[in-house]
Amino acid sequence: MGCTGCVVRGLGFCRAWLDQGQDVSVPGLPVIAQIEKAMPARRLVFRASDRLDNVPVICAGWGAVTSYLPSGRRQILSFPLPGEFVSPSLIFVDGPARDVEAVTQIRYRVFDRMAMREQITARPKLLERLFRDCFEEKERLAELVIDLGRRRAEERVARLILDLMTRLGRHDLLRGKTIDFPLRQTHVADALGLTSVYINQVLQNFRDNGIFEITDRSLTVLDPFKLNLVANR
Amino acid sequence: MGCTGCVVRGLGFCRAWLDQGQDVSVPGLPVIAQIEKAMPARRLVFRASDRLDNVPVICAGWGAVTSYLPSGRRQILSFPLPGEFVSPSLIFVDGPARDVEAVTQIRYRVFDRMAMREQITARPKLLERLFRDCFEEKERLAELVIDLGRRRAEERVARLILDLMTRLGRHDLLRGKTIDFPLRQTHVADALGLTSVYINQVLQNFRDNGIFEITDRSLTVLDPFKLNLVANR
DNA sequence: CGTAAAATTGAGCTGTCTCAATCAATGTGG
DNA sequence: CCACATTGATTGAGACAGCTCAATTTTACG
Repeated sequence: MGCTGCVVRGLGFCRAWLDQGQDVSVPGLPVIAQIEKAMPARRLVFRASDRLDNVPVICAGWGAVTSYLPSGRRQILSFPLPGEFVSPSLIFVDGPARDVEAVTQIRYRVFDRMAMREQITARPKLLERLFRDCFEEKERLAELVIDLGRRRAEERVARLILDLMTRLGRHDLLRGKTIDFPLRQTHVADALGLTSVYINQVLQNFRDNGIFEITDRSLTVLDPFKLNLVANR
Repeated sequence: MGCTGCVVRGLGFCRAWLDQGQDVSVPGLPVIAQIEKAMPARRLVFRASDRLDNVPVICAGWGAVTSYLPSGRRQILSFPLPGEFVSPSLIFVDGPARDVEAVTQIRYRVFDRMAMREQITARPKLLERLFRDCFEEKERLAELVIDLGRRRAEERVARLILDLMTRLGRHDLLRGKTIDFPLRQTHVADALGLTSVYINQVLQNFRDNGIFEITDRSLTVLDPFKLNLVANR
């Protein structure tokens, strides 16, 4: 079924492109849209050390942008979802990259940065949209700082769930009140600055309180109201 | 003495501008560089709620970009230093702003966003530079996430000091191994997701171990090697 | 000079961690 | 299709980094 559906359904850039009657996976833009690649779950997709001249987009599956400390501790900075750039700001700057891991099996596609920039700067609306995507990427990090700095474990978890749901919603990946949830407890822990042992306990509390539960790699929200309450405590 | 010296000495945008023989505070750009304003220490400079159509630059003094939770907890996201934008990405997007507080007495200047964008997009080098500033802003937040998520109090403090020193260094605000250090212990605490009581203890440890000490609103590094060691533990 | 803000100290407390063991699930090769 | 190997989830007990509360002293400022 290829990547088309996903990318076209995607947010920001991809959607804006579509708005203009363009389709990234359509002939006419062969220069910038390269062949779809795949990567099995749990593998490293990009290494922070290799400098990329291209901009990766996730077609299917979940990724994780990570950073490892010398001591082995891991911090996850973001989860790129299907239809999203791994990092929109890579379009404008070839800054120091980060490790990107595949949470699930992944299909992705890379765009040549320079070609992309040319095409984009010619279209003010697209450019504007990309700026906003970059801004949003930054804002998401700022919110994460606030979470890690000043919120307790329950709040962090609740907010992560809500964030994932709104992003999946944009891409039409909500199934009522449930979503695919491929994250392992260690992913949640490393994203929220906690340990998986503790996350386990927190998740059980959520289940016991009838707020949400995770079964069979998918998450369903049982009480959206309570969930919001916890998230904004 | 006005703002000129500071802004012109500034990083990124300001410096790039200077490279092209321009000076923001010089006649010829009266359109975009507005009058210098001042604000006493500890006051709120901008409120997150007021939507700005302009881009503020700090001329003198230290600021703090903050976020308050309903419960009153505060998280500091960054300390804009003299010569820096409060947030470079405000040039491109008028996103949701944040509270900005004055750590010390502050002098600042605001630029009309649209006028600025016009002038900038006409100069590819400047534009490139600004992209890099935005990227750096984002990277700094990412590093802060890693700090708060996966590093202990001592490491966080050491890294904050080093970050401030390199940034002040760019603007020629180092006096050998000492810098002005107007931050209160509560600022450090709220920037690093800790409490001031605990920060107090950590700072004493640093002093007792001859790594650095803070006296009289200025900080001097006694043992740069050890400081680096702690920062990269 | 008086008042408000900041630093310091101490004692006790708790959210979260570490270590370690067990159990369940998932994947793999033969 | 089974047996083993790997990865992930769960549980328990003890430990500690960092917190809260509260009082006291020092510093800054109008």
